[in-house]
Amino acid sequence: MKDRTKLSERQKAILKFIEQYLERHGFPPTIRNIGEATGIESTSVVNYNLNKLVAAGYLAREAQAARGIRLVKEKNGKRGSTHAVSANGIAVQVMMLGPIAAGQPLPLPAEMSSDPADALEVLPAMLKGADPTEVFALRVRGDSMIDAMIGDGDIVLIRRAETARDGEMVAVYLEDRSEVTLKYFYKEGERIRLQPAHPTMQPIYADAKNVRVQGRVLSVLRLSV
Amino acid sequence: MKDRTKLSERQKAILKFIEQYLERHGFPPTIRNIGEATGIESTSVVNYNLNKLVAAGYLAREAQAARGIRLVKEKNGKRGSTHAVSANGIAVQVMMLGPIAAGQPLPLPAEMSSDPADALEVLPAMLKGADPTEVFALRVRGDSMIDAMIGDGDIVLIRRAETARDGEMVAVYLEDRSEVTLKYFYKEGERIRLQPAHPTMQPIYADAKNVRVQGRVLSVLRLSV
DNA sequence: ATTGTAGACGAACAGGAGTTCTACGTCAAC
DNA sequence: GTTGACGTAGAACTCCTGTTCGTCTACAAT
Repeated sequence: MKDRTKLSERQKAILKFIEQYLERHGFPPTIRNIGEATGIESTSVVNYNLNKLVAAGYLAREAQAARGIRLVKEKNGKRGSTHAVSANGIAVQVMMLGPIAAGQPLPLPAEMSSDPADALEVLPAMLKGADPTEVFALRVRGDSMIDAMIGDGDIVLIRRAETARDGEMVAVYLEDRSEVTLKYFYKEGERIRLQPAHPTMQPIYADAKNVRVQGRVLSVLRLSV
Repeated sequence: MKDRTKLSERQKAILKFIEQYLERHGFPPTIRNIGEATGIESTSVVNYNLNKLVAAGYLAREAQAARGIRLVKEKNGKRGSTHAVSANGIAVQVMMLGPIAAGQPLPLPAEMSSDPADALEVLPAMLKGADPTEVFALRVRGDSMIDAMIGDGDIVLIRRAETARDGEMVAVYLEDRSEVTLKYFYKEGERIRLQPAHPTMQPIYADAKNVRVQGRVLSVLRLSV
């Protein structure tokens, strides 16, 4: 690997973008592509920096040719962006509770059916390390939680809990409204802010006594697209 | 290995020339380059045959882009074996592509890394019966698709497709905005209505030519709650 | 203060390059 | 004989895209 530290920030950004673009498209970007991606308004500035990169030995260019850029190879095959989620094999079973509807608190785990027909297979990664026996799945009915980015038919994995930390998505039962909802949880002194996932939606502020945390949302699964 | 014998002589020559040119230059040839090399006078004839090659699965093209040709790499034969069989209870593996960002079309499945680290285990139910080799997973970056109820960090399972039926959620590339978005698809004569999942959001109306369907959304997985 | 150099900007230009349209010939199907 | 699909041509059209040029700033060296 050559010493990229000698390059200006812009040149590094350009080089990175070209590599990325090439990976994604299979052909090089145009000067204007590069400019847009790196915040450079002027094509001549891009051109200038491209020539710098050529001089520095990172690129080769073909004059007068559209997208006539080529990377000078000598990279070791380092791949970026690997997002493997843990892979230890087999699906896990959790209890599947009936549909969750507004106006009802969640049933207690003890009330859950032990009927294996109500079991749902999920990926280990969806449990976030929680004990499968403490996790249950809910199928959401209606669009009442759309502001939590959860729609009709979505399956929500919840780990039962009475408390929550700031920023966690929780299933809470609001006494006064007598409804269950899914929101991001933030404790602000004696009151609690329940923040919808949709940024334009207004949060709900509720007295801490009014809020009964029922569980913490581990993951969401949407099969019904 | 695909059967190249079904291609016409011209198409074989074109394909060979593109491979060769790509090797030599590092970027694809122009239509006129191809014409000169293969003795075709008319650009439209080259264009015609290129489209044939796309239809046959050998190439991919990007509209309106100079040298917007890329080779669809052959899958090395045993590729299917990297995918676990969809037995009951067992997780299935699909390819994991890098983050999806606005302004970029989706990469081709054939270009996907065969690095097992880029594999993601999913539930058989998440494939909706689709062949695992035709399905890939994308991790969504940013909140640009929040109106599709898909947020930052969500994993979307997509089955590659060029067409869609009404009501399906699709990944579409909008030419004029040059961005990829996930919306519900409705064809209304010559224009297409792209409906956000959020009921209060306004749909996008786009000319059919402007809309490139990239795939059909099978399911959504949110681990990062 | 003057000069020189590197870097940046924006506009305009000109050739590069994809697309579209019409037309022609072949060949098999009806 | 007519039709339609397929492959081929050629040219016009549009706009994509690299290049050039004049100008401006910041910073050292003279």
